[in-house]
Amino acid sequence: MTVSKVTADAVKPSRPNGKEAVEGAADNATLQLGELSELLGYSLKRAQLKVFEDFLRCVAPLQLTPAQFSVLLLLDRNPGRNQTEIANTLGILRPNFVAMLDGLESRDLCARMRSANDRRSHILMLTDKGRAVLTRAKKLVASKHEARLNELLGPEGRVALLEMLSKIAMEF
Amino acid sequence: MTVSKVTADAVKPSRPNGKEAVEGAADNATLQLGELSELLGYSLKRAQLKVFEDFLRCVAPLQLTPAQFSVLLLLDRNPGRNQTEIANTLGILRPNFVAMLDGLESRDLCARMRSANDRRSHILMLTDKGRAVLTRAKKLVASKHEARLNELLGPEGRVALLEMLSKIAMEF
DNA sequence: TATTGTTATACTCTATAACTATA
DNA sequence: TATAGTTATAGAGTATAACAATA
Repeated sequence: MTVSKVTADAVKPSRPNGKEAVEGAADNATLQLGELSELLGYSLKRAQLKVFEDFLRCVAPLQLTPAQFSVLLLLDRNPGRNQTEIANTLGILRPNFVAMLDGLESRDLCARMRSANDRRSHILMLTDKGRAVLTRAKKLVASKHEARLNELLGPEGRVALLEMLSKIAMEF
Repeated sequence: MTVSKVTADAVKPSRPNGKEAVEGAADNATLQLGELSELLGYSLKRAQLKVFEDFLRCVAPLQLTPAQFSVLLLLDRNPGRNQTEIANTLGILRPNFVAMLDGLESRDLCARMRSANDRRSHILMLTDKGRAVLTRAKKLVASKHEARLNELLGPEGRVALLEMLSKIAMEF
């Protein structure tokens, strides 16, 4: 703290009397976001947090995070793939994917098995329980989570949003 | 690992010969995202990472993160506020805001001063250098970062996207 | 008693280097 | 030598409890 030690009165509008100034408008009211509300990244981040939060709520009975759900979905769609392939596709670093798989495997949702061709790699597959949980999760996501977003944005809005986000994710 | 120990050959389509199967189409090709590409939260997250990454690149000469930029913006727009008010508005927890402010203050971008009214609170303000850096940052963000998004989405697309994201952030 | 700033702490994510076993 | 899975580790980001100063 080497900054000039001006007293706060130089900044704070003096209001020694009671409740609220009239002309001052918003004093102890809500803060002004200013240019922040025009910053795409800011709204993007806040929206993402809200959506993930709701995802967790909706899928809470199955105890799945968005990341775990995405792994199960990918395993279901891409049988016979190894850890590196799945992790790369999801943008997860291989070292970090190990603990994640340990968690899913310990809950008997998926399984690793040594490839017969290349004994270095682990082929990943869903277990029967994993498939069952995935099916239930998909239903919860569709009927509760995505349905709520649909309600807020309208079907057209939701599709338009998804398209633009995908475009950013892939081309930006 | 209590799962049935089937050999991987049961899963992997046998292709003992050379390069690529014809009818198999995508074998060692790109993985199928499947329902993942319909999951709003997934694209939201991937897009957010891309946008933050680009923000950091564009504003790299000033060494500001998105979070730091948002603090500077907010201080500029809301002089005379204390740490709790600024932190709450940005969704930052007060304990975590301390180190963040320490960083900005040590670079002489902002300053805390004890309030004359309530000697518990620290009134926050930008320093002259903070204002100068903010001005330069805003220019970089507008001319490089947001301009690039504008190019990708079109002006109307960008506005539509911003509106929907704000709606989610505030009403979801 | 309640609030502001703070410290300490813990837990999750993310990122990099290096080891092992296989190729 | 190169690659797949793994370990160890370090750094952000985020969360909660508790303390000192002040109200």
